[in-house]
Amino acid sequence: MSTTTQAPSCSGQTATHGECPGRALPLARDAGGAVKAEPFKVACSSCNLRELCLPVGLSRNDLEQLDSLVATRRTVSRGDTLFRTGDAFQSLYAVRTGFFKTCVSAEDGRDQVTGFQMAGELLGLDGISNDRHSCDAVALEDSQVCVIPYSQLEELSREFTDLQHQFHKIMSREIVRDHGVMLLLGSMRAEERLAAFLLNLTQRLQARGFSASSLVLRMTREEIGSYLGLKLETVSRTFSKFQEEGLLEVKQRQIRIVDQAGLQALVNSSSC
Amino acid sequence: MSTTTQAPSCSGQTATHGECPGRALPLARDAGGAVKAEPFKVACSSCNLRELCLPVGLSRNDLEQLDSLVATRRTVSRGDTLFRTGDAFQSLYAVRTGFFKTCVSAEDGRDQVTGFQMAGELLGLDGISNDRHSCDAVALEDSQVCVIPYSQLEELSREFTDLQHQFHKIMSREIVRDHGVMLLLGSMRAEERLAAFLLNLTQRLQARGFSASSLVLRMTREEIGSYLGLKLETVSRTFSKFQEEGLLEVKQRQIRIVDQAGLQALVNSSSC
DNA sequence: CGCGAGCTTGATGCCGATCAATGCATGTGG
DNA sequence: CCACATGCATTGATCGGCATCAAGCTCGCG
Repeated sequence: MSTTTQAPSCSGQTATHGECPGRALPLARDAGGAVKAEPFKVACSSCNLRELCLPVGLSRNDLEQLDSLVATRRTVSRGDTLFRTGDAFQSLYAVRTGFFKTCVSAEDGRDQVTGFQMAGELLGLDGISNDRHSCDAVALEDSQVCVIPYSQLEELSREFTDLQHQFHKIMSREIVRDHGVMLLLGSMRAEERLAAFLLNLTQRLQARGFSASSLVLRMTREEIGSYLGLKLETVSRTFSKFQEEGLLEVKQRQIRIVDQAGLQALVNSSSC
Repeated sequence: MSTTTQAPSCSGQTATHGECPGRALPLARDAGGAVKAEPFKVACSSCNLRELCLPVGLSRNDLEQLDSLVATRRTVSRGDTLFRTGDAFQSLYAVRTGFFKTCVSAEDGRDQVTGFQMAGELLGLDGISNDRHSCDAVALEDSQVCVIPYSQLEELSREFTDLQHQFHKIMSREIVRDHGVMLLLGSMRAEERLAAFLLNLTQRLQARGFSASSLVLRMTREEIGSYLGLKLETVSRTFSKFQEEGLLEVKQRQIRIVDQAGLQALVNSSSC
């Protein structure tokens, strides 16, 4: 299960994100080829995600400092939480393999998915404000994260300006992303929301070496709906509609994008 | 016009935020009493907003360092922009007096208000991610901001861990706030949205020494609607409904909260 | 094989959008 | 000072998109 970026080769697995990753980022294989349990500590400096993750743009020297910071890993199986609302905040987490959702919940039990995170993306930034987490992070497939002790990150980023700057950029990017979601939730119609969602997802997958046109959703219709402010039936219907219109091929969670430009047009056209 | 926190006394102005500020934060009056043009540079260390703004929790010594950082002010008259999408990012801005909105816009011209900022709140965090601003910041009344050159802030926060920590908290708080807005946009109905909005607004005003129960809206129905994902007519109708139900008194932009608990109940009750 | 979680599809109804007219406050120029 | 314009708010009538309720369907799994 749950191979995302560490697939040793395209060994015929069925449940991966559509296709075989194989691009820009060479898959730094751990010495020895024993892959499943990740027996060796993989340093940031040799991690195949370094171009997508916290280390972006760091010098060789800075990178080695980071290695000492990111010492431990944590495995989270599908359905388990990495942290939940109210937990004491200690660390940030970088997704190494797998897929997560974050969600906040109101007093009355309603909850809202605030994001989906894949390899190279950071989890836990919400915790800094109060020293407690303010959302739940749930693994949607068996996953592994790198643990980044926050106090050490602060310390290290006082020494290395590039790291400091990169960290600030990541936080800022999250804010900008959130604003985009607000725009989506506040002023788009169902079709536009789903189209925007799919395009965003494939774009991020593509940056990780996956196909731009075919993907496997890791989340349910209900989770998509929660993220997009729609009910699961509406999500389902919209998928069907897109299929009828020749924009997608949908087979449960397997999606193939047939007409990317068509989707893009949906997002850009002011609702008529 | 446009006095918010610097009102020298409750001198009978009509258009202020409801009432006379007078609480915890003593209004550090500039020596000499000449108030309107803010002739003297007001240092962070003696600013009446220091408990709400960037300097929260800093030591006396750190504060004095900040003073050197925040050297300039900028006045923005009502309707003008402090920055707009695409502008090069140089500085953050702390609202000193006045009131702002931020909004993002899609290609097709739709736009979405992403927040309203009042005294002590920071503007411009979105710009860090790309070295360009990704939203517009518009003054809703004549305002004044403190300019915080970003590169100097980074520099200073390498030296002063409290400042670093506080800055990170502010960014994180913005992320948490955004998640709250997503929850609102994704799963609340019109009445709940407006109730939540009003409660949030009064809470922030109260923290600044204003009345908890009476306020003057600085934004139009349309801007409220954009923020809440509603049309202006719906906002207006909902105000009227609240008035009929005895929750509010509404007179154009003058709002008096009659039954705060009633509003709170609306927000918490799962939509029935 | 049969169970159950998740997905699809249909029928119906409601909340909020849209269209349209009126009201109210502020400001401007004659 | 009044007449009028302008921007914003209110209110009504109608419409449509999405939620809701309710069956079936699919597929993976014990």
